[in-house]
Amino acid sequence: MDVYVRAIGDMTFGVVFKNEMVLGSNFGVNSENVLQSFNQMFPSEAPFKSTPKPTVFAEQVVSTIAGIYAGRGADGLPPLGLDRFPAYTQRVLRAVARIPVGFVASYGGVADAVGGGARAVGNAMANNCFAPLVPCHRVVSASLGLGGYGGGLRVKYEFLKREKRGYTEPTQVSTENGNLNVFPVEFVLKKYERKQ
DNA sequence: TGCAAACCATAAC
DNA sequence: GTTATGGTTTGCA
Repeated sequence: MDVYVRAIGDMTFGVVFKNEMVLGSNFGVNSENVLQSFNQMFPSEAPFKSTPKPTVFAEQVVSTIAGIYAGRGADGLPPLGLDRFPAYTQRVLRAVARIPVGFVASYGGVADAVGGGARAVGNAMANNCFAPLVPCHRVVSASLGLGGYGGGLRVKYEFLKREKRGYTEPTQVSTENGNLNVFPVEFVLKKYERKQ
């Protein structure tokens, strides 16, 4: 298991990987921050140190993460090592990964698509080890509130602001299990700004 | 608005 | 097995 961490601009992005498979990812204000989150993800492997010589694969993954962070989205995801998670959690993560840039879904909406309940979806998000490859920041509360976020709600809000694409109508995307209702990120931003 | 009760998968005991 | 715990939701005052 290897780790690669790299600062781009004023943000640091990192990936835990093995055999061209992503086991975890995260971002933060500095490398210490990111490595620490990896230590929590894999306590038995801690403490991590960044691999001195990154593989091409790791470099690509970090670029993808940085692109998503910048609001540019990604045109494809690297293989994610979801096996170690319960089946339900995997379904949730896969469904969330389908939410396009510019749209958001509610916890309950995801639950409708994959089964289970809204709180269970929230739990899966809270344990998301693949931020922001699996865009949990695009899952919000049904009342158009922000919901929660591991990195802090401010970060979530800034994230969504960068993903504005000017959509005006709700739509839906298909997942393995069922259709997922999504709506323009502008809906959430508008409500958030009104509350200020 | 605000609060209480229902809801659902997990992890920890 | 059982319990506690959330990044929720809905209904009702």
